[in-house]
Formats: sequence, structure tokens, C-alpha cells
Amino acid sequence: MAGGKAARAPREDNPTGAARGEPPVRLGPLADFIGFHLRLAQEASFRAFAQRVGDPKLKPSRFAMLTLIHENPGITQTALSRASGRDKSTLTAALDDLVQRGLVLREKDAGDRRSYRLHLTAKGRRVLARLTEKAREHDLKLDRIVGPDRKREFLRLLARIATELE
Amino acid sequence: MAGGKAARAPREDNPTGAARGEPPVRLGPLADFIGFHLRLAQEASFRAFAQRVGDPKLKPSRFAMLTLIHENPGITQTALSRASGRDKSTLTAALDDLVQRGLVLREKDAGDRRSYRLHLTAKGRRVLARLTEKAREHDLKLDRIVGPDRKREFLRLLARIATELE
DNA sequence: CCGTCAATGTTTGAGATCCAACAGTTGGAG
DNA sequence: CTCCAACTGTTGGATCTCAAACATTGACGG
Repeated sequence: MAGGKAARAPREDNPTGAARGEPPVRLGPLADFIGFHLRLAQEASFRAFAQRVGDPKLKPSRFAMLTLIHENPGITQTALSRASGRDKSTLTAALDDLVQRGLVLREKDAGDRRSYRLHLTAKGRRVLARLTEKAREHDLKLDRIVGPDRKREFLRLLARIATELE
Repeated sequence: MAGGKAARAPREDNPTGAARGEPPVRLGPLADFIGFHLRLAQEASFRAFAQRVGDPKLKPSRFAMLTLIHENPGITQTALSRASGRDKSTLTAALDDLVQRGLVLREKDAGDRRSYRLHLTAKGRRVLARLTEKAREHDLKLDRIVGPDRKREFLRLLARIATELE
């Protein structure tokens, strides 16, 4: 078949395959389902962020964790779990890694010996600053797509979906 | 599950912890990042869908696969991979499962013996019909949150994010 | 024809994620 | 005070996902 576009990006989000010399794929009801597009958009965003940052160990999830710890010094793992939307058991391994790399401090709470209190180290703050810079660039790109005037509305809708969907 | 703790919902997406009797969590820059909210919204949608369907083997990903096969009979795994946004190696296992359960037929392409042609079985069509019904109910809930007048615009933005973010 | 390069689907390895079960800790009801 | 239910973080099992390496097959130039 038309062998034209050989050297292409390793990853394409082109569901219909249109403008690729291939017969377009029909989405059917999927085309109107918010959930389907939500997933594609989220994954595209995830990939773009990861690619911009470079370090394969610092994915959006880690960035969110570092930010939340920075903004809420002494937060417990359970609270961090709720805020970041990850199960607490997922955080155990992720925090092990962040502590191991010297970005996060896990200290026993003297008052409640069940919980840990989380803090950033100096190095953690430096890494976070760099990540935040990258994240800002990344989000700027998203802003351009959404349009600065529509951004607030867009964010509000996403937040409502996350909150009211149970 | 019904007999145990009757108080709290099993899953809460309440990042700030506000109105829960807990000190609210500060999101910092995260509050304005589209990617963060995209992820929370997507995961809430995913969970709500899975819960509505019941069958733990029929997640949104499977639903998308069945729909795409139904809408494009004879589609190859690679094309399905692109359309559904999953790696082809991910589809191998998923299709093994769907074939095993008698929902999908994988037949060798006589013309190109590298590829398979995918079709739904009668049972596959029945299951898909049921799933589509559930998905419609689910999406109706999303529609109510987004607002019917804003839906088109919202879908367009999500699609553009998925397409233009590389 | 034949050799090379591209495409298809599979296998393998790594990582993220969830849930259920668990042990240690806390706090409140008797 | 004692006991039990709730909470904290961890462990183990399962699933989903991607990327890279692979064998098979196809397409095409020489």
C-alpha cells in the first residue's frame, strides 16, 4: 500500500486513521461518549508530559505527589492517597522510591505511631522546582489548545466530573 | 460488602478533603493544571462505568474494543490498536480473553497471512448491546454534569488535546 | 528470482495500579 | 480498665499497560 509516511513519531493518536492513506476507522457510539475521549486526552497529556520531562522515573503521578507534599508539609500517606487519587498501597512503593532517592522524608508521628509525616528534602524541593517549570510549559501547550478564555470553565467541568461521578 | 462498614463510600474523590471534618489539602499549582484534573476525571469516569456494568472483566477498554470491531468488521489488530489507543501487545492478551469467552472471532486473512481479521460473534453482539446500553446510561450522567449545550464543545476540546498533543 | 526492508502479531520484562488481607495502634463504649 | 471497631501503612495477588526483541510474512527493486 502507499508506503509514504515511513518516518513518523513512535506514537500516534489518530483514532480514525484519516489522512494516513488508510481507510478511516468508524467509532460508532464511541464518538459521542465523553469517557472515551477523556481517556485518550488524559493519556496524550500524560505522554507529552513524560516526554517533556525526560526522566522516566518522574511521571505526572510523582510530580503530583511531590507538589502535594510540598504544599502540605507533614501530610500523612492516607491523606496524600486521597488527594492524589491513588490507592495507599500504590503510594507505599512510590514513596519508597522517592525516599530512596533522597527527595522525600518519612518521619514517624510521635503523637500517632501509626502514621508517617511526609516532607520534602532540599533536593526534593529543587527537583520539584524543575518539574514545576516543565509542567508549566506543558500546561501552556494545553492552554493554547483549550483557549485561555475557556480554561476556567474546562477545569471546572473536569473537577465536577471527578467529584460528582459516584 | 453490604454488611461491613455502613458509614463511608468505598471510594471518594474529594482531593481537598473539605466538608469531611478534615483539614483541607492544598493543591498548589496542581489546581490550575489541566493534566491533573484530566486524570482525576478520567479515572472517576472509568470507575463509575465499571461499577455500573458490574462484570469485572468488561471494563471500558473492552467495551471500546468490542464497539470498534462491531463498527469495523474485519479490522486487523494493528488498526484496532491505533483506534483504541492501546499498544498491539496489550491487545494480544485482551483478544485472547474475548475469543476464549466466545465474543470475538479471529480469522486468518487469506490474502495477507500475517494479519488476523476480527469479527464479533452473535454472543459478542448481544454482550455489546448490553454494554452499549449501560454506557449510554453512564454517559447520560456525564451529560448532565457537562450540560447538553456544552457537550459538543467539550468533546471537541478533548479530541483536540488527544490529537494535537505530541 | 532474490535480498532487503517493512509490517503483523507474539513474547518477555518492567512498572503502575487496585483490592483484599494483614499487623500494629488508637480511641471510645461499657 | 478492657475490649472492639476504626484507622495507618504494608504485603501479596491480579490486571493492565507499554516498550523492545522476535519470528513470520509480504512488497519491491535489482
